Amino acid sequence: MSSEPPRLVEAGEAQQEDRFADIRPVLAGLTPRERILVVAERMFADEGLAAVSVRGITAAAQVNLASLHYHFGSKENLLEAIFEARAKPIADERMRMLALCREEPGRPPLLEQLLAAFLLPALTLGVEPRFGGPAFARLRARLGSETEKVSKRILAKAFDESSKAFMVALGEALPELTPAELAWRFHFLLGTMVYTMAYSGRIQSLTDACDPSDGRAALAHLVPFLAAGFRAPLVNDTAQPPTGDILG
Amino acid sequence: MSSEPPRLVEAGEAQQEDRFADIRPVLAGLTPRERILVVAERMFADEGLAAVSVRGITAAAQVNLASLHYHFGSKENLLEAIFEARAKPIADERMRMLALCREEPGRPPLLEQLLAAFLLPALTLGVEPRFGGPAFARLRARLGSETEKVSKRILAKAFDESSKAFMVALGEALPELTPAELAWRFHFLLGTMVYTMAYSGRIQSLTDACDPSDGRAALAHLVPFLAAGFRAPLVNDTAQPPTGDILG
DNA sequence: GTTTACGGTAAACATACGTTTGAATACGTC
DNA sequence: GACGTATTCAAACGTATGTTTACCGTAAAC
Repeated sequence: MSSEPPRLVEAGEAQQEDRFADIRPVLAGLTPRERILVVAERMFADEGLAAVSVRGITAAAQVNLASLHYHFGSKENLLEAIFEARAKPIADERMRMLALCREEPGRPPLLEQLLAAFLLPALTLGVEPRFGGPAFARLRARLGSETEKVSKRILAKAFDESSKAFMVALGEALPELTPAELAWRFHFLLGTMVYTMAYSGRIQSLTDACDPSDGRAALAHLVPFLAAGFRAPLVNDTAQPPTGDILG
Repeated sequence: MSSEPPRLVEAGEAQQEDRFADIRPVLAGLTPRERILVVAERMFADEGLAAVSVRGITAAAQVNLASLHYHFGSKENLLEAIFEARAKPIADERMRMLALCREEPGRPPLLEQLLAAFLLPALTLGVEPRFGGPAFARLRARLGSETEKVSKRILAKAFDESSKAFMVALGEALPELTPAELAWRFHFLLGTMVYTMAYSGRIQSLTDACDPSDGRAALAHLVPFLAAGFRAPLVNDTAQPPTGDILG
């Protein structure tokens, strides 16, 4: 949208409140390549892939315009580099915790354990403020509605393996669920997770009683909620709501 | 990204498989203004606000480039026009169904009734294929991660009132929940809803056992799942997962 | 018959975009 | 000090963007 009046600030732009003020000291000690990664992650997370320009990134990272392409080849490759650097540790941590769950005496592992093992890495691992804070969480959530062809591939590559492993484990923990029902509920699990990772916003418009940006608090509330949902009786056994007339 | 090779197809472009083939007949009977609305809704939903150009919209809608600005003033206004036209009926339908729930003999209304009343309009109302299919659902979900300042305002304006009313009703149906716990669980409810509305994709990468694009099926699985989650015991009463050591 | 208002059209405008170029600089190695 | 590689830089390229302009057709109103 270029409907804004032309920027009148050309010389003496002193009022531009640096978005990266909180990590400027850290940024200064980084190589240009690393600075691009950190700054771009946050900008992509805040505004979306398409809304951020290469010029905006390089300006904020205080590097030359061309060095982005020198180091990463293209804007899209930069996104992939960011994502893989962050996603791999999350997926690895998930698998590690899944193995841990399986070693526990009680087999199959408790539902709550599995849910926490799946959610904890995503909700807390990327939250180290010196690495850009919860930016990666928002970025991952945003990727779910990005240009599709790129993001689908990136997401699948990063998370399919661990997600499938957890679906198997959840199926073992809940043998009474049909595969279809399990898939639905895993889908809902992903929804709550991604929404929590993404937002910390919409719910604030309704109430200030909870703060989804606090990963640990979110986990503490999510696990019992989801566990109860996963243990819910099968749909066929459930009384249909009195709204069926509208459905039919 | 302009790295693609230049389009060599200038004359005789016959191979461009019309994305709107399914609704072309309907489109033909519409005024240019309406054609823009329908086409833009689907394009925004499929590719995101930023990824769709005014030229792309007007070409697909088979109207002149300038008529978009003639009728809507700007690309952003067009988004708002689309959204308001769709969101108002959804919010109204929600309120109507909430009132219906309240008239039932059993007071306070059943949890399942409330959930269905809240979810049904969003999951099924915009699904009439002749109006662009489930495009609006995806658009709403996408708006959750769009340029923020625009989308936050639009979403709040459209849905805050009905969402707040439902939070009150849910609190009455679940008097043992604290306000904070209620807010968290409503947040999770929104997550499952938006994710279901948005995706019909990521879960397919993991399994083909469920199809979230089927609004009625989604509702049938969502309501029992969420009802159980809302009825879960309060977090303090729940055994903490054995991963507390990692939490610190 | 002229006016008025409205919708449609082609062309242009100004700017922003991702990317490339070729020269300049830094830097470790011999 | 000189060489070769790796990086940074200012400038430009080509194209795509949202928006505006000025003109044309139609049809009801006066």
